[in-house]
Amino acid sequence: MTDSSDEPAWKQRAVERSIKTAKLRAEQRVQRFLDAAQAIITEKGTTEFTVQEVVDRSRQSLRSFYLQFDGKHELLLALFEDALNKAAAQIRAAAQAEDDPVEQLHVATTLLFELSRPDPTAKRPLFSDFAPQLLITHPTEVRIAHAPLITLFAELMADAADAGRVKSTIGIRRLAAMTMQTVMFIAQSSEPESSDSHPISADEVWEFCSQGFLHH
Amino acid sequence: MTDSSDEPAWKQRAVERSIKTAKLRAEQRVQRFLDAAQAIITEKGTTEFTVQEVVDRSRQSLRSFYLQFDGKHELLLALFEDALNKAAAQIRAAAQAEDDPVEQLHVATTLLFELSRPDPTAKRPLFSDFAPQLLITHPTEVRIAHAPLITLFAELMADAADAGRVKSTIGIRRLAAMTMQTVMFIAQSSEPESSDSHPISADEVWEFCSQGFLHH
DNA sequence: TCTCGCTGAGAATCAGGTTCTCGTAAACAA
DNA sequence: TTGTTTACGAGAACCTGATTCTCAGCGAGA
Repeated sequence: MTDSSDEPAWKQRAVERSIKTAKLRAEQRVQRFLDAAQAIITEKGTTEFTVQEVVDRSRQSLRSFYLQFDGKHELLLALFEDALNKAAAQIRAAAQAEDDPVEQLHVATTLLFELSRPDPTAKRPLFSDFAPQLLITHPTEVRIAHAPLITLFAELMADAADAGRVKSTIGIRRLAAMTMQTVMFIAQSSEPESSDSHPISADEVWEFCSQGFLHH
Repeated sequence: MTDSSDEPAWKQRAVERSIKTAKLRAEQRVQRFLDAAQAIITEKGTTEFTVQEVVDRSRQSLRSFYLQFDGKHELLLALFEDALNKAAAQIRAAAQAEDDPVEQLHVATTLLFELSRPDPTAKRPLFSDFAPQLLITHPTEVRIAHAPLITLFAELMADAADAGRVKSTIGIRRLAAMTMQTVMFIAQSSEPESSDSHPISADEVWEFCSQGFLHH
């Protein structure tokens, strides 16, 4: 009853093949936009580039851009998601070098903090100021992008919980979410200066998240 | 040697008087802008108004606006600061109704959480989505705006510390800063939905901040 | 009354995102 | 190979919203 059953097989295959190559090219073009944008962000240390810059750099056209993306926000979202995925992978790898579950959490927290800082001398991809605007314009998508990191932390916490090292009054996943957000947001808003007071360190955040501030 | 000593006293006084009235009128005009903006924000439940709207509503002119403010960001900053001051006052009042220092912190944390949520049915001034953009464009000013709240929390924590209820491995003020940011940011990004999983509650945040997630 | 500084009204400018038109090149069918 | 379809680049055009500029009126003091 479907369309496909009404068509001869060869035609289906032909269409499929052509679609496949088309998809391939499309993906390549998308990737060129992503690479260009990433390069610009790394250079300028900010997500405040213009779409035009990305288009020029990738040697493509505005038209192409808007065929591939629904708008600038989708590009940012894609970069954001990608950056968070890479960060999650990196953090997971670093954590696995440890034996003690709590130490794994410690390492993960510290590393996430470092990765979230605003440009420690233009390090890695500098995964953006995690685009605060997206938080209000596309909260759902941002939550989705956060998922892999939250899952990672939830896994680590589950391990620690199995070892009896974690309170579980609150669900593991919520603890993970709060921890992750706390680390990222505090890192984000910690000033990079060196003269006077503030610069909160990774270890301070770790102590805060893991121990809280009350005696017991 | 100063200019003023070269001028006759009456002239100084005259100038001063005229300046005083001018300043007065200026302040009134500023206030009209602020009120108009606040009204619009409360109505629309977002900070995404246009300068033109504010101007129209306040029955003044664009020119006036840009004479009073360096730009839209200054208006937002002013509203933001104002909202945080009011919130701090409200929280302080609520906390003082409690005796136990820890309970004061609990109340303060919970209330701050509620006040920071994205529009629980268009409550009070709805002190904005705390303008995430300002965080990247004017981080210094945002820090300044945060000061009163941080100070409040630092005071409460100092009381609790005097009562021997707070760990002090980390400085009180930093603890206060981390707590405040954690509460505000988590409140901000907690979805208002009711169907499935997430909605983190004020008490969960309190438990997280006060107790951390590790056993002891 | 005359003049000056302040103001409102609103046009002009500018920036950036988004859309549209056109001409050409690549891809594929016959 | 050749005609046809589709995709794509170049860049103009359009829109929204912030910011600046011009001009005219008006109220207070000389």
